[in-house]
Amino acid sequence: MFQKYLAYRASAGSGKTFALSVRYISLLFMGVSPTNILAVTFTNKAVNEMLSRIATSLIELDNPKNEHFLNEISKQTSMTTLQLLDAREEVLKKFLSSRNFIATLDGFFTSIVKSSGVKIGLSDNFSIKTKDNELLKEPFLLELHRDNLLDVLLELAIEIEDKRFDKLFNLLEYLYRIYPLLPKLPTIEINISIEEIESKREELYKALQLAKVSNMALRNFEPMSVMELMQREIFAKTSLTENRNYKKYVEKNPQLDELFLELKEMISSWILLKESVILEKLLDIFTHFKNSNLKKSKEENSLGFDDITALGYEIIKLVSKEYLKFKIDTTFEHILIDEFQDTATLQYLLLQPFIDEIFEDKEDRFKSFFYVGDTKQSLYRFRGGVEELFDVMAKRYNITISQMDTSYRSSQNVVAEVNRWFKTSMQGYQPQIAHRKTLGFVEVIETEDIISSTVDKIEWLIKNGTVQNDITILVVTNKDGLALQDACFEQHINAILKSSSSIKTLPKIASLVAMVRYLKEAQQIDAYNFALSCGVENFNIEWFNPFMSSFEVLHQLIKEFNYFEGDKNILKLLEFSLDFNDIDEFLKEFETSNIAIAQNSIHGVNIMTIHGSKGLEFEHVIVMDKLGKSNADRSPFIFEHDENLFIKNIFYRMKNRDSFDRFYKKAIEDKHLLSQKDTLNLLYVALTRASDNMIVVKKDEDSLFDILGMTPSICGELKIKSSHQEDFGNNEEIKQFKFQDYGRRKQDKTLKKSSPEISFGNALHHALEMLNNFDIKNLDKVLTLTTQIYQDEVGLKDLEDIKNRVKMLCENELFIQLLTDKKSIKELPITINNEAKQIDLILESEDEIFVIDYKSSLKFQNKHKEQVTHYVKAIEKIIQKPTKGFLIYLLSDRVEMVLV
DNA sequence: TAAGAGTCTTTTTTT
DNA sequence: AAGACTCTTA
Repeated sequence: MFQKYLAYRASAGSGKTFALSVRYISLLFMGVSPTNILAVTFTNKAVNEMLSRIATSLIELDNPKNEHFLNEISKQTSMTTLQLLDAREEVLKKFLSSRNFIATLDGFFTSIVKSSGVKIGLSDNFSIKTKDNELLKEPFLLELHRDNLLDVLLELAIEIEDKRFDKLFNLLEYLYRIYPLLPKLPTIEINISIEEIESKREELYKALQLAKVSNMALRNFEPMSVMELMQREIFAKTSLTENRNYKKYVEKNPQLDELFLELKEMISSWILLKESVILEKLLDIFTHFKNSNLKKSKEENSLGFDDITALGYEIIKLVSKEYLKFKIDTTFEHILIDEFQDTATLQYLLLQPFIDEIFEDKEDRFKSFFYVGDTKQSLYRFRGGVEELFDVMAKRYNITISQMDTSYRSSQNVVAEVNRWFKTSMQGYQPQIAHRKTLGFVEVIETEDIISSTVDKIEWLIKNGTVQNDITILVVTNKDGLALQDACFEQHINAILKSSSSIKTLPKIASLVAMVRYLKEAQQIDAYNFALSCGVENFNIEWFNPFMSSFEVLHQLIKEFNYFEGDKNILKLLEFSLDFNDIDEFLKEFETSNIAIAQNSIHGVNIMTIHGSKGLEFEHVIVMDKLGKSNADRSPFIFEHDENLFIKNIFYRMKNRDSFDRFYKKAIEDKHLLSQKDTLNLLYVALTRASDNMIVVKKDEDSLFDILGMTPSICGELKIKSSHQEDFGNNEEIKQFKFQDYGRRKQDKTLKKSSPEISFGNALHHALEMLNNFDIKNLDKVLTLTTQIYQDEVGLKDLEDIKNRVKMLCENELFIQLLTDKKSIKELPITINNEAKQIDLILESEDEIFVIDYKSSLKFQNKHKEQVTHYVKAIEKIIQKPTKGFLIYLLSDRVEMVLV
């Protein structure tokens, strides 16, 4: 029995992804085409997981370990397991050959922007990049200048009493993220001048002087700007008598308090006036900000994440639903949303028309809607995620939310401890029920030095027989992870840091690039000083000249600094520098680059941030307290939302404004409560990752875990499953399929100017990939496309050569024979031994499979054979059909096919 | 001398 | 913004 409208509020490890996959596959079995199902989630990781889960589950549906899965689908579809197994082949085929809409929210919105056909001035192969704000400033100023609006900017700068353009720019950026949600600004009628405040202040000052108050008491009301004046702590008081420095004088002379309260009232008005002026002026120039943003995007043919959402929203408002449906060439009759608690209001609004369509249900077609999430695991408020949407959605569409509170992940003790900690500290916490019989082990230790205690605990786990790769240490920040990794290395423990930060954050890299900049900008003294501060003494820079390539300069610097050249991150920097000859270009591109930190090995304990661990589980988990302080929230606006989560009220943040404005104070307090909720959510995610054993390393003071009332404890006994053998990564590990995002393949933006042979090979592969059914009628069209992409790298003569080789293949009798009666899959991405590979062509018939790899030269034949053998083994294991491998050599004069 | 008042310092998460 | 630290006053 299939429930059409369903929502799950699912606790950690309760089988959210399972439920989602079951639902998706059930729909497939019920005859729904993948094209009509929209399945969105939050991270790329989750998308890949879903895709691979669906594919492998379908492939291995008859495997006894999928029995539960099969039964569940049987329940949903009201089909018997036999019927399901019979239909399996057909369903899998349809799934693999259709366009699917399993995507991240951002990915889905990107495709809307791309396919909407609304002319935004970008070609549709635009890239998505984190924007460099520095580069946005100039176009914005030019835009303002063109319309003679620079004086508004000046007025604003005066109004916010900060002459830095950055501050102002930041306000606009902030508005950009939420502007569609803004209310119409109320007009206020307040009349107050600085002079009035000034004279009232003077009056109070003189009166206090006469009353002979202390110097410190007098100093609060000395001549100063209103902005400075409002920041005096004294205004937090509702009467001067609440401050002992004034108390006895005010009691003698109550007029002092009257003056104080009048002054406070005047400042309150002044704040409201200032706020309204600032917001009004900001909105005056906001359109120009938006336009300059778009202009810059056009120039670079790339959009930022904020641009995607903003443009998506405008497009959806602009075009009709019918038109959009026509453009994306499908109707979504079924929608599944994962991790809904992290959805931002704007994203929700973008989805709304699609969801509305399902509930309209005019033709009484089979339509369904499903969403899951866990408000306890909402971590992305800082990025606009609003967990409250979970209930808003249920209310709007009248969906009953079901709870899923059984943990299929964690051992008894882990579940029990988590329940104990959160029952009292999290509002409305539903205790989880442990499904597994394993007892498990939970320990909380308190320590002054969390790093060395964590390392001790890692050593202890290893000594007790734990496989290193099964240990994961969760940290709060990427920086904490780096520090822990260093400490592990010192104790000769191999640690794999899964960092989301760029190599920019590494001191060695940062120092190298800083030095390049000093040298290029001819700041020799700074260069010398900087080298000294890096601990480099005999430093020689006479070799430098500004016409050297960035690679040469870096290479020389690495020698001078005595940095190890085998450092993978330094290699990455060198590799990056190869793309630019000009030093300035290198420096500029490095600013906006986002080069991931290299993973030093595949063997060792894992370190990752709590955010990065979301949705994952690990056998043994150590949760490490945060090293430094938590960051304060510094957003320039505070919002109040209405019940539909539109913005009801907007406050401009001013230091100490809460002393004057109780509405503002309330808003700040609410915000504070929310951020406490966020901390709890973060801890909940961290403490629910372990399947078996968990150790919490807690600071003895100012700990993140304090809000849980956590104290040192031991629960259960550490038992390591003996069946595990230490594996050194030699074992061939085959991961499941990884499918591509739907739609156009992402262009590799780091496309390098590679050697002519490689370019030739790439162009040849590209032509073969594009060629539908190996039909040479289309060859010319395909080649035109190939020419466009590879025009800089492959000459005309080569293209003629490629055409010839492809033609020979298509006419090759053996090849034609091979193709007949087989289903083909091109360019299938697959992960073997943690490396991403692509299989050129897979041919599948009833009872066997051929894996085919194209080569353009007979060089390295042995290596080719070895590679294809790996592919064959992998595919055989996944699809469980006899598999053979072919190497097809597309030579200039003939085609050679080699059976591996 | 205790405590209030003021100043200084430090401070993430990622599509 | 919050905590550590320092100065000032009743």
